[in-house]
Amino acid sequence: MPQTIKTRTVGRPRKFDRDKVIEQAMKAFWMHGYEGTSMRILVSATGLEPPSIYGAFGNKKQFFETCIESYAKKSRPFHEKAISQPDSRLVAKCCLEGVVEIMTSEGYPEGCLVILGAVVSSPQSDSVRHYLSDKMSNLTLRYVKRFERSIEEGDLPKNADPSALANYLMTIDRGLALQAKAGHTKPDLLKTVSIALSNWPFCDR
Amino acid sequence: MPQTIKTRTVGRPRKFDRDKVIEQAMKAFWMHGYEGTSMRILVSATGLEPPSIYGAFGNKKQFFETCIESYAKKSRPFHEKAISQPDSRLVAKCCLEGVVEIMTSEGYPEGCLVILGAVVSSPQSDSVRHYLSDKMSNLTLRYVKRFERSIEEGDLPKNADPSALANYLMTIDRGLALQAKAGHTKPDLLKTVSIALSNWPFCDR
DNA sequence: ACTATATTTTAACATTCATTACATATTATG
DNA sequence: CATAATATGTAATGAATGTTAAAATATAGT
Repeated sequence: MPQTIKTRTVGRPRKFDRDKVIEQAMKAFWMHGYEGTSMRILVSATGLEPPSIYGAFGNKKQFFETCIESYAKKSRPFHEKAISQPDSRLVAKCCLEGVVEIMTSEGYPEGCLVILGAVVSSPQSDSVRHYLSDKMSNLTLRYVKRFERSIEEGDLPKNADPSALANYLMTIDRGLALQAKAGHTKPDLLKTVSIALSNWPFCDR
Repeated sequence: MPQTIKTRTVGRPRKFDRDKVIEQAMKAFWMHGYEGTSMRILVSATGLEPPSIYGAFGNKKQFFETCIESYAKKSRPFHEKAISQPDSRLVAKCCLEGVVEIMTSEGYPEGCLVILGAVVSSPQSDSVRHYLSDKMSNLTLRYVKRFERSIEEGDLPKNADPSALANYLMTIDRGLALQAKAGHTKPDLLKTVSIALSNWPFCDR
């Protein structure tokens, strides 16, 4: 049976706005990564006490995954828009400019929650790293398929390598996340994007 | 007075090989990052007890920095070689292929210790993150200067942007580190490098 | 008003963290 | 051989980690 949204009709009502709390926690994880974000940080970021967090979101790992989902909802439209572009060059351009937009958006931490969260970890949180790696793999696959379509439609040459192009895109994506985290500004990142896209798809000439 | 190498002539002699221990600890930090590497891990990686580590290397942070220096010594020749190439295209090619070599070298963890170590951190180890960020800034600057020379020498057009080119290079570098960490193979990474370098320096045509 | 249910608050839990006291062991030198 | 100096092994330190027990509190339905 699929998880139905439980309508609490009895018991003491929640004091806090669930979505607002998720937003606040997401920013904390975004800033410090999974392991770098202690419960203490989550408590001060949300204003909740630990039992409220555990009651509403399960443990730290589940809370993190909830935040990732919220983040995905935020970033999905950018990738949807990119993938729906009419040709591969615009797909790539729209993708990279979109991620720069997210990585430098006002009121949010720099970089990308999914990319940065997956980087470093003690052995006991390998599962979180893999969870995030899978997210990236899925995203990559979507671009692979999109570029395969481009070959069919003829806007990419027959000898183009969709997987290599998608990996290239993801490498830039990941690199931009680290550059943003290191303090590079939006104009800097866009300059890099522009360089990265020159001569796309690198097949002919 | 510069730190002279102290020749212990008295007291109980060390049981362990200092360089070998640094190498083992470096790998541990390389795998798990600074915070992800607990003293417990360092103890089991080196075979030493905590007091021996503290006696020989100071605290965890100082030990980490010692390992970074050792890593830099390992990676420096690659960048030296790259920067001494005769033209900017070969500089870029040699740089990226060099970092791929390090990031996928047999017997070592995937990715780059400096890049990956700097990503995520709880607030109390921000100093380590900045320490590593500075390392990257210095490296970037060396490539900026190299490309400025290229303009003088005429192998880059007058309108080329050395800083943008160096940032582009570092973005790829950082992206490759994450791709390697995520399990991408050396051939994959080299394919990305090849794409990234097509049409260098992106100025004319 | 009473019961059942759920949330909040306070405080504790066991575990792990980086770091160090202390006693013992091993060497060079007087 | 005695002493000074350094390293090692054992075990402990206080602080921080994620998590939860227990009691108090607030609502809905009877």
